Amino acid sequence: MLDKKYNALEKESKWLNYWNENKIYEFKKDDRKVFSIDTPPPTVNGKIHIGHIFSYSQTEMIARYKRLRGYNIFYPFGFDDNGLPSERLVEKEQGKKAHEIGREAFSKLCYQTTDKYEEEFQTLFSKLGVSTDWNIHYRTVSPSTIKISQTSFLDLINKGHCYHKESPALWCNECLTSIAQAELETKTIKTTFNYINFKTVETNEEFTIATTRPELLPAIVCVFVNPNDEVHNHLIGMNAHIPVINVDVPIMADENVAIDKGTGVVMCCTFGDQTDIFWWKKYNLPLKYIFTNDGKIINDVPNYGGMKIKDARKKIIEDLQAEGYVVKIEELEHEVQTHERCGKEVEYSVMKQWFIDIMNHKQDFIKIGNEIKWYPKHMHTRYDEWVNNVAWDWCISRQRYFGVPFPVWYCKDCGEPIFAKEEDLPVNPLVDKPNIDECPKCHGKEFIPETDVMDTWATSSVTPLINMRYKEKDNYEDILKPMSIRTNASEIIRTWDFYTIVKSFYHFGQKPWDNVMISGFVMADKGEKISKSKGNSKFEPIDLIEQYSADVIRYWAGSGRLGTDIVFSEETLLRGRKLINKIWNVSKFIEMHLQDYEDKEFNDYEYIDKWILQTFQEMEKGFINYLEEFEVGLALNTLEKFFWNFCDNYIEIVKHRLYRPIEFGEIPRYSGQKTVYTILYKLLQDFSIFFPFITEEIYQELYHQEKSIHLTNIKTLTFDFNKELKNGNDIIDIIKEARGEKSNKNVSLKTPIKNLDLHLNKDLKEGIELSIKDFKATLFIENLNIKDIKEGYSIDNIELDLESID
RNA sequence: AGAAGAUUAGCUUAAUUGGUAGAGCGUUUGUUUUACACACAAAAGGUUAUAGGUUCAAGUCCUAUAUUUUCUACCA
Repeated sequence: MLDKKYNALEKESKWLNYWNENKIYEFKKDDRKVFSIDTPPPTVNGKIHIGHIFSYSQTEMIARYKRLRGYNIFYPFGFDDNGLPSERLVEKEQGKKAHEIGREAFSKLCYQTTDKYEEEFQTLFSKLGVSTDWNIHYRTVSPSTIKISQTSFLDLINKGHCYHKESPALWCNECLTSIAQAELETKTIKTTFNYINFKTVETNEEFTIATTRPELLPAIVCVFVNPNDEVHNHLIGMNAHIPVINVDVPIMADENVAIDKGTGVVMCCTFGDQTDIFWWKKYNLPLKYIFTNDGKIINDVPNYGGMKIKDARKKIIEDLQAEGYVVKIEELEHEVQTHERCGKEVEYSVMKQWFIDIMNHKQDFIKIGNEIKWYPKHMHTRYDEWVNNVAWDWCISRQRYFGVPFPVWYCKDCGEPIFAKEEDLPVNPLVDKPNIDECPKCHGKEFIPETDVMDTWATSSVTPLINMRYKEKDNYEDILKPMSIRTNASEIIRTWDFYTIVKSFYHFGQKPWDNVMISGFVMADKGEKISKSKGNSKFEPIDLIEQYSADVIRYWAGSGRLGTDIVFSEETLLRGRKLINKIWNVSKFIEMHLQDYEDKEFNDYEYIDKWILQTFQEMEKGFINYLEEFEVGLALNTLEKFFWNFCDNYIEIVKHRLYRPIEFGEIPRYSGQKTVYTILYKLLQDFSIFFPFITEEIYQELYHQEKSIHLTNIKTLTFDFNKELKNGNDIIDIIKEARGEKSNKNVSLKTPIKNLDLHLNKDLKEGIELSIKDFKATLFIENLNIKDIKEGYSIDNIELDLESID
């Protein structure tokens, strides 16, 4: 028998153990169709917040739904533990920079730290009821992952999509590494717009340039003016004298100069921003790079060499002011590109870096995007927009320690890159030696290892390859090409989704998945997205699970429309708690009345039973339609609505028949038993997608045909009662109205109705006559008079037996 | 500055694609009815952000505007 009260904490840990011991979620190849899920490996940088709970739960519900629909579920969980995020976590915890700790010791600390957090993560996700098979989980630092990343790299090298080149790259002088465009985050900062006077060398004519970055004055290589700018175009062809720096540079024409921006005259440096780089390439301008990689002015620059960028900015403004070159200084708020991992403004640097070709295949990436179904649809637009806007090839090398090493050495003599052989992977060039005796180009015999590591996205973009154990023995390439679905939040469409598509296109020439499902964000109280870096989440997932239970947290996570941001609210949790409590209580009620029940063929259903069976059947159709579109929230909503109708209306009617077989007859009672037995079973199945714990507890107590409710199959009902049931809902409405009458008179709902006069149309009259016993019992009617009416119904007279109250 | 989404009761939201705007919380009132007071029944609360338009019919489609979120661009 079910307990009087449901103890969620105790039951949830009981079923967790049971599922583990009985390998309920184990993946094994068999003859069923596979539904495979490429779920994001969370970055191991500290904390899981409720935003994660939200989006991972929605994915998890899809897994459960598909499992109940007979699919063999391939649902591995991963952890993204390599790369910069982990390094920053360790640096933060140690209070020291990586280079201060040293490469080897630092990597060791990274492993220790990520191990610790991954255990916490795994516990948390398990407690949430995530139905993953932990035996197929992966880590992005594991040797097998490193091997696949390196294999992927070599494959791209062989196919000519990856190259090593000295080229300007985005540089973070906080993290001391190059980064990719996708890792940029725009931030608004306050700065000053400085109007500085220049003079032409030829005519000594003054003109003004406005800049936010006067420290770049020593890096100016030329000045640009728009040829259509009538105020300034006469300067073209002359030379400009840079104040304070005392260097002359040419004044050139380019139509990219916006006449109305600043003063309409632009100084061009290598490298101040992307336009500068564009001009540098277009006009083959000289390279004048004045920053060191750790954010200082190089020593060669007179007066400012060795200063930090921001100090140099101050100093140079002071010097300009002292000599009277500053016309005015305006306060300015503008958007700058920062590195998303540390929030510091990015610079540009020129070093040899590894790049993956993006720019030559944009159209292919758009095409693949079109072949994938995006849920919700408008997320496809975001993808397209990103691909169309990408301006750089993907720089995948990072001047860091804790990542996948490049399987590359360089010939000491000629610099030729030597690649590892595929069969030797994984390799660490710092430890391993290349598998050749001499450089094929110059016959040099000494090799220098590549010290850079790969961008973390270079690894996470191969999660489909990791999942399919690309090129390994016993791999899953046959069933996972493509995978069924990728799920993630919208912020990583430009990174994870995009890069995965890039890699899948280069490796296989095809889409990595059939579907992409994008969840919304969880917002903190008003309007602000919850994020790890902002630390604006008040609630700890683990506390919430302990306080409310995993099922209740999942109720919250499963509400809301796909792709739509939601605000975290404890009210929703309370609503979920009530729903779960109700499921428990109605199950207890049904269990009570099924003590003598035996399931057998039966067709002689009572009218009201037919009504609820038919209503359920139609609800479930809509429910399934929503889930096929991955709209878990709308599906849950549909189900919940039916469920309350079932409890408050149907159960209230049928309970009289269940309690009093002598009065109502054994067959009508059996009809009720069979109905509640059938519907509760199906309700439990449908609810198990959202509430895996409580539904398992009830299922095991009442049904237990299979090892677990999560191994059953949803079979839709195929009743056809619609012809007989013309007015089922109207009968409910009449009951509600009559109850309302009692409520308005402030009497108990059990108060007998002495006389009830009803006007009913033909169909409704037929319906009530077919359910006359149920109808009268539900409302405690003593005398019922039915009169005909053409359309609809009306309650003409309701006479309560008020004396019987006391 | 561009793109996409959102705006429905005090709060959180639904409306299966153009057909009577429904819930929950909160408020108020009543009922302790053999599953459940974490319940049941009921009441109040809406010009669906604003202004136009299309249509027999608009929360839903179109055009503006406002507010808001996300993404992208803008560093001269």
